[in-house]
Amino acid sequence: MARSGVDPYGEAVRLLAREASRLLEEKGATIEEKPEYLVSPPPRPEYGDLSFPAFRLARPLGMKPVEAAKLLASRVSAASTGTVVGRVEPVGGFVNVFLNAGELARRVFEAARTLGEGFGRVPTEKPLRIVIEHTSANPVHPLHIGHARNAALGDALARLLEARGHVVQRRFYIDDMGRQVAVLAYGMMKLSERGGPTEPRGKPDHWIGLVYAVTHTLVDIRTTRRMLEEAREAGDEERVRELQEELDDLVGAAAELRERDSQLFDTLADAIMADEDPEETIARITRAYEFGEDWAVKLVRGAVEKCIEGFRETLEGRLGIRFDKWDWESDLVWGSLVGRLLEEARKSPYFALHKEAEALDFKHLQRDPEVRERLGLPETLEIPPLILVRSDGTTLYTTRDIAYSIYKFRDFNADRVINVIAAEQRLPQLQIRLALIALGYRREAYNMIHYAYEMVNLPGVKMSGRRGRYVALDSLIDAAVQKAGEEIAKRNRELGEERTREIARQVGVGAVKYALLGVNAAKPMVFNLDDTLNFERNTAPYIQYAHARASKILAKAGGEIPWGDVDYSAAEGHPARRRLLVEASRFPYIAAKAADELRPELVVEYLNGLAEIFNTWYPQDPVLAETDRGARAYKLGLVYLVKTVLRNALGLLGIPAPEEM
RNA sequence: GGGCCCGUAGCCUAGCCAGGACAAGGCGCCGGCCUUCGGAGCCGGAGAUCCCGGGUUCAAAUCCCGGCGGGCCCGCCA
Repeated sequence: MARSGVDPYGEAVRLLAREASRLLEEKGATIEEKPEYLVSPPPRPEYGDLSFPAFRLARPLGMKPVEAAKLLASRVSAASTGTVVGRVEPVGGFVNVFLNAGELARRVFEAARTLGEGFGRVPTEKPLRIVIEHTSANPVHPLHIGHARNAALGDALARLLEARGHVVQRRFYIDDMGRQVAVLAYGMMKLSERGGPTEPRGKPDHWIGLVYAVTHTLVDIRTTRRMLEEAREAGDEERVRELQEELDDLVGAAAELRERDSQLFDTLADAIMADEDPEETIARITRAYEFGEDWAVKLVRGAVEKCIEGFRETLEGRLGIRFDKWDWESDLVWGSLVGRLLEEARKSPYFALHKEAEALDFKHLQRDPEVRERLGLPETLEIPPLILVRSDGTTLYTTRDIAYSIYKFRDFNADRVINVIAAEQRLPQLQIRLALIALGYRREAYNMIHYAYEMVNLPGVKMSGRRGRYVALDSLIDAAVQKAGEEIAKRNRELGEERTREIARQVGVGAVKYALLGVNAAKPMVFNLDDTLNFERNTAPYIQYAHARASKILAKAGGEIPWGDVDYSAAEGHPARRRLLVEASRFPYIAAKAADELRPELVVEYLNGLAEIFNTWYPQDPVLAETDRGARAYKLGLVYLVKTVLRNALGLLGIPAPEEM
């Protein structure tokens, strides 16, 4: 049971659910749903603050719906002494509950006053150790808006779970062994051979992104040219036309890239065009790095570190998203982890050769009913075998990720691991969990969650990291912060330049995060900067603005809230005032639910509603002009409550709440 | 070919898992409020075959079956 007093609203919900359960229990009856799920705020105010559809109990209890409602209502009423539950009414098949606003206010004010920043934290009955791996972008180009969705989600989940009392560790996986990194390293190698620049100009990840795109495009041009010649010799007209088209595209992309830095481009072009076989050199880098050869380690780490430095600037410096651990994929390989994993795999009954490569075959495992249920496998899905080792002896990303999955559990002694990873990686993520089961890591497999999110698109932008066609997250943040600064300057000239700049940062960054968190992760989204920066409703600035206004009212009232003067009878009577209280008091319940269901968007939806109700209320029921001493104190308490909730809820999303803006 | 996800007013989003009372909020549009605690605001209005068709149920946006449309995935890439 949650500590009493931290969530009075939730206690009312649970009281209603508990009485329903008891009623069923006494009759030896059951229903499928958890009764708590059936409690909901009714659609209209005359139906009260909470309702329960007693229809559901009628059949199991062998009664008519109306009778069941009457019976439950009388039970709830009898159990309500000393709680926030007030009037209880059976209406049709529903039981409607009106909260006792005065009592609710007394308890919620008390909680907000004593808990402060901790208001809204409802400790879970079962605290877990949870690892959240998120963002983990390829270290070859700057972060873009899709990574921002990943980062915003991962960070919000971490904050939500921490608020629920779990122990959370945030990790970033540096994938430095992929082909893309080898391509980048190849470019860096050529630059250094030719005496070109090897240190970033400007922000390091942006510069790295350019080197990568130039290198990749030039290598592709070489490869395509060679294939074109071969096709010509073979007289394959169709193929020639296809490749010619591809080559034209590549040359176009190259021209765009050259405009960004002609010296860099020309240096790389000369070097790569002179190289006998770039692909072979890239493969050599991959092998040498995997086997930890000195020259390759220096080369690759040097390049990747630069990119990571840029990531940190954006994530930690600008977005306030911090990590506890930065894990290098290569460390897993150079240490014994991946090697040991492969040994285990070779001993596994699921080990098989697939196209002559070492692999795990899931044909039999995927039919296991328990496995199917726990992993949610569709019946007719054939899961392809997972190849573990390339024929040249190097490992594959998925293989290393299996080792990493085990490592994440071990290193933190974790009960659960949540991976925030793009939805397009569903199959490999599933294969990893199957592999864990195949190798005897059943507990890990069942407690590893792929938190999938869909792509983010920018209107009219087609992105490609390999071609250097992307909008960097940094420039979106810049635009958001700049627009925020303009808006603030327009409306509040008393802040001063430095304070304006700081608040603009909080507002601009908040707007971007809020927009990314407001949409369910399973939905592909279009990120429209104009909408985000519109700063009207359903945006962070709208919420932050409500918070600033609440802060200002309290500041004008001067000093401490006279809690001792509060007249709780002022809670009833004024409909908007009452509604605001009830809505604000729902926060701890919402925060707990959002954490348990891993759904930050619930907090966003809630904030939209609360800010709106606050803005509706305060012009029609002025606080400072209130002459009755007890009522004035009550209203100040209410403003304090709302301010606390707005600030803490934004905090769960990693969004700051400025006192003024 | 198979699998996963999405489909709610002109546009964006919530509600769907756990079925209930006239389907909620925003943008945009139309009309009011230059209201004393901050107009990034407030009030009012128009606007919805909840993709389609069956089924289950006292009750379906929600569950089941069959379609349609869109996205993604089925590499010795990551």
